[in-house]
Amino acid sequence: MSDPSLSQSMKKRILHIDMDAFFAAVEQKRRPELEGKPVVIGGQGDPSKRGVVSTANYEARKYGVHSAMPMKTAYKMCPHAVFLPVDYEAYSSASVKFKEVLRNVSPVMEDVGIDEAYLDVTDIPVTNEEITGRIKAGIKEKTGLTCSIGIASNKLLAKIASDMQKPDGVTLLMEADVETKLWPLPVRKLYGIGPKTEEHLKSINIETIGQLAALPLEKLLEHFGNSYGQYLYEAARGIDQSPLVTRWEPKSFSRETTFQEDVRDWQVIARTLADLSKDVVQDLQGHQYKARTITIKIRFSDFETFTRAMTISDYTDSEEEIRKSAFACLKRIELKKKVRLVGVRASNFQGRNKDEQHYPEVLDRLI
DNA sequence: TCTGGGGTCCTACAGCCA
DNA sequence: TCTGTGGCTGTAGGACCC
Repeated sequence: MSDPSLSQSMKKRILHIDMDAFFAAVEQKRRPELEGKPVVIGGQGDPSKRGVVSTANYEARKYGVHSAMPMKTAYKMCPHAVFLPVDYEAYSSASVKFKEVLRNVSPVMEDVGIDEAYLDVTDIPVTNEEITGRIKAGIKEKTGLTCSIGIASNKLLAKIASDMQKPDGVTLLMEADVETKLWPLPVRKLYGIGPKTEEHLKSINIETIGQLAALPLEKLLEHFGNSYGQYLYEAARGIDQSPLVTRWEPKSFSRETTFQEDVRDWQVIARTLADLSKDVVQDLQGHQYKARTITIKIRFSDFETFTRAMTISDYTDSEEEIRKSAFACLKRIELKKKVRLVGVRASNFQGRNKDEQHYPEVLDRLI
């Protein structure tokens, strides 16, 4: 265990690197004819079908298109945009390249999805200008793409900083800047505040991070519970002591699918559940995990969503056992409405290396 | 009217057991 | 024998992230 007084007194230097309109940028790089055109990527690339926008480039954003928006709505807002399907293989390959660049700068990296990462550069003895210049040049060389970088003493502030000057920016956010640069921002800019919390805060006349910071802790605990209330209290002050997570083990594998048209035929639902179970089993076997808890999810046409779970006595990666458990869960839901979505999840794992102790790389360097 | 997919974490509650 | 309590585990739902 590290000495907490030591870690508190040590000022960290954390970077948050965020690729600019990543999926769209990869597509534009390999298809130069898209240059200057609005590009929307999502679902099957067909705006007449069900799906949401994964990424819109900056030209499309000018028309109000943004990620998580239904493809049909995006089409209404920008019918002349180029609509493309998501090509995860292409984006993953670009992602591997950009993360290689980061790992060459510092081994202490936290992967955050396909297009972002945190990098701890506290121990790298070069200036911010040098280090961000090296990262930007490296990423440009290996992928042809640009990124935005935030620099701060913790992950929370670094992430906010990287969003301040997009695209292709570098922003330093010091703790001393919290009042002038963080507090005027809307609460939604804080990591962990989504649409529900934003609405809740608005109902008590809190719209900016500064107004949130002015609330006493007791009031936050009263409104949001102990854990989240405490988090909001600290986050509004730019306080975040969470470490970079350099090693990660999955806790569940799941597959779900939304039907193109809502389904009433239970045989179609059962067949889909069997197919999804098969995919989940492939994930378990591929990663050498066994699970004890199987959960299914059913979403009806009116968006009402139910989950049913069962925990079996032994860990398993058997397709038959997992399919049977999924069907047993399905029996516990009354299918009285058309079904929109079906999902299967396996969790409660017996790990591959339960008795093997992992140390983060950062400790390897210190020992 | 529209609202994906794959994850994590948290809370509340119920049942069991010492 | 009955009741209360607290911990643990499982279940269901919700919020959030990319």
